[in-house]
Amino acid sequence: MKQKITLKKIAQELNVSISTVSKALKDSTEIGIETRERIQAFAKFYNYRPNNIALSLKHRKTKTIGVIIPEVVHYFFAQVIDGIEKVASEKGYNVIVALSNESHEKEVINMETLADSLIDGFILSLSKGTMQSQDFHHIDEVMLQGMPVVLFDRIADQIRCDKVVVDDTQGANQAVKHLIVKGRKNILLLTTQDYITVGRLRTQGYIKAILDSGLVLDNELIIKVVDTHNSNAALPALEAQIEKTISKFPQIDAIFAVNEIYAAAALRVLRKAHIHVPDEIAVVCFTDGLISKFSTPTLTTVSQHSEEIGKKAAEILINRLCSDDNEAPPKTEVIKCTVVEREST
Amino acid sequence: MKQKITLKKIAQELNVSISTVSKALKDSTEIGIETRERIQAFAKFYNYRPNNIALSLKHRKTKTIGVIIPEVVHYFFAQVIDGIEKVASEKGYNVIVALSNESHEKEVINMETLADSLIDGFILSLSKGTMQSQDFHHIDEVMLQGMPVVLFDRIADQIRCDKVVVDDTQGANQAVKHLIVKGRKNILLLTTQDYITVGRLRTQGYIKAILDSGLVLDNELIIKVVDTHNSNAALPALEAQIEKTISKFPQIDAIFAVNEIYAAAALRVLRKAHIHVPDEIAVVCFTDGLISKFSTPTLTTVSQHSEEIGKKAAEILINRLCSDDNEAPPKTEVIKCTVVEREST
DNA sequence: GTTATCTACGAAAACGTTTGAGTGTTAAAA
DNA sequence: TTTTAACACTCAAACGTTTTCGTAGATAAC
Repeated sequence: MKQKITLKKIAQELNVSISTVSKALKDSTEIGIETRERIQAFAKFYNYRPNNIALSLKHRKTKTIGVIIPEVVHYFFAQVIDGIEKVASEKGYNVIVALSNESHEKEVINMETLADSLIDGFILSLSKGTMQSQDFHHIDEVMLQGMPVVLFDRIADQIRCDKVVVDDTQGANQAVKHLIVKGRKNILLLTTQDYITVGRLRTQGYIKAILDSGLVLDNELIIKVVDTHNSNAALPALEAQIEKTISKFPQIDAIFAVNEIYAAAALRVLRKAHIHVPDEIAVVCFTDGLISKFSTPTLTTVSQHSEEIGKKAAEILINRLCSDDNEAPPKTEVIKCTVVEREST
Repeated sequence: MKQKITLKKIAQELNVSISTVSKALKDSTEIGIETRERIQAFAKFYNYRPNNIALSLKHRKTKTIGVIIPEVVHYFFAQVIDGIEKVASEKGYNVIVALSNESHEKEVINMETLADSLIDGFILSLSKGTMQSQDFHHIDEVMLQGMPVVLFDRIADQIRCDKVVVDDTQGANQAVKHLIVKGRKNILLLTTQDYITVGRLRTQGYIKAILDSGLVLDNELIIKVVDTHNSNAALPALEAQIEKTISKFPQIDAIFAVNEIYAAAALRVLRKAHIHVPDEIAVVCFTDGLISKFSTPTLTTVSQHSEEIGKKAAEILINRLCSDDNEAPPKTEVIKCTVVEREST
């Protein structure tokens, strides 16, 4: 096992001081050209690479950014990571990923661990646990220590930091309008409980689209899925509920789901009931992910440009990190959604 | 902005030496109980947390493991990360993720960067670029430096390190046998080019199952998809090819695809041709991912237990990291696949 | 009264790097 | 001849820890 070579070893070997080596490797004119070249050649030969940890300690920055997301097995978050990684690696930053698994406790622990000098700044999306508890101490804490934080997607207005958000309301609005333009008048909404910000906002977009178009808003056409932390149990329940609602209201001619899973559930129900999509009922959902692309029929979706979100978040964070002590006011970047039309409408 | 508190500051504040503070915080009996409690109280009050970078420098280990995967927007890899992160966080390790994007160059750069003292060990899955070039210098290099490496899924026999692999051949074999047991005799195979290890192995499993069951192996029933790096173009081409093959060989009564995407393509073709699944043609594919769970009909799949793979890889790596200088011979862990039966068979 | 043993703490090296200040030599300027 | 300046380096502190060794003072043993 070949030991890593350090400045000290080079110095010993070449009978010069450590500082000479350090400066020579930086091609400082302070060191004679002859010595400089001798040292550089030696270093190259032994493949010298500076110890990042020592550099981090010295410079008080690590050139890595911490990302905390609720889960990684999730098309949206995975895409965001992809975006973050792209610009981070471009700018010489590493990405360290921690998963909160939707738990407030794990989110806090993760933040504390990473904040212990492992990273220069955070990008995160709040866990459900944190959203419910509305406890943001851990975030204020790291910001107090001077670490920039960028929140994306699942945010909270109380936290004073940079944010990158999807315009959920506008996206949902567009999606529903898309249905209305196609002549649909009785649109079933499949959404989440209100404490989930994105669900709430998408619901608002739905309502706005309905009202703006002069249609009547029927609360019975809004299904708010109960979020059991056990998706195995939740899905059949949702399917049963959709089935019931559809048979009770045969006038339903479209469904808007706030995520792909709900849409997939709807698709199953419709298929079982031999209801043709899109002829009899059209379906649109949020999140332009895998399910939509490969379901039959393929689903018209609202794309949130997830990778874009990741890129923007990383850019904002890295900008803050570079322009040090810059106390610029936090800004919120809104990424517009677009409707991707497929077979289901 | 509240500055982080250090041992030195505590020492100054309390008029003791740095070493006294350090020992007191470790509750060493070397320090008088009174002083100890005074220091502990002070530290707690100012929320002292040791600087990880300094610790890393001191101990020559960072307690973080580097994961390099071809892509993260991918159910399999995302699940593996999930598994890795679970056991890592359990054992007090952080996970830093780098993406190779299937490029050999990026894989090399990532490894070099992370190897510069940022991590204690690697878990990685080879990029397509590396598989094609068969250039493993970068991996040998980090191993030479004494960093343990665990390879998973996309491995290479030439690399002498721990490995966690899926038993692709056995999985494919089981899947095809599952079809044969159901009475299918003419099974179309959708697979990749041979240089993709997993594709090759799954093809072998298919062939073995066919031959073992006394069926005839027909090379015309094997479609090897050309891997354009542009999936947009690849899919329609594949669909056309499937369509052609199916109409040319009407005796086909089942399809085995080596991944979900190919299976989804098959499903589309069958639906267009009004061929009922599974009555007329049954479909099975590798990878128990999202598409399979939410397609209509839902797909019978071969589950690779991806999370298990991640967990195992992390366990093996962390074990090596703990039992230092242990030059135990590398071992290869084989994770068996299981067939998950759904509507498509 | 001398020596040995505790107790309670401090000094300093070490991890690998950067960097400003200092130093000895030589050569040019005054 | 003396001063100054350039050159080519070296020293040492600093980043925040841990840890080994040392030691002053008190007590106990002989």
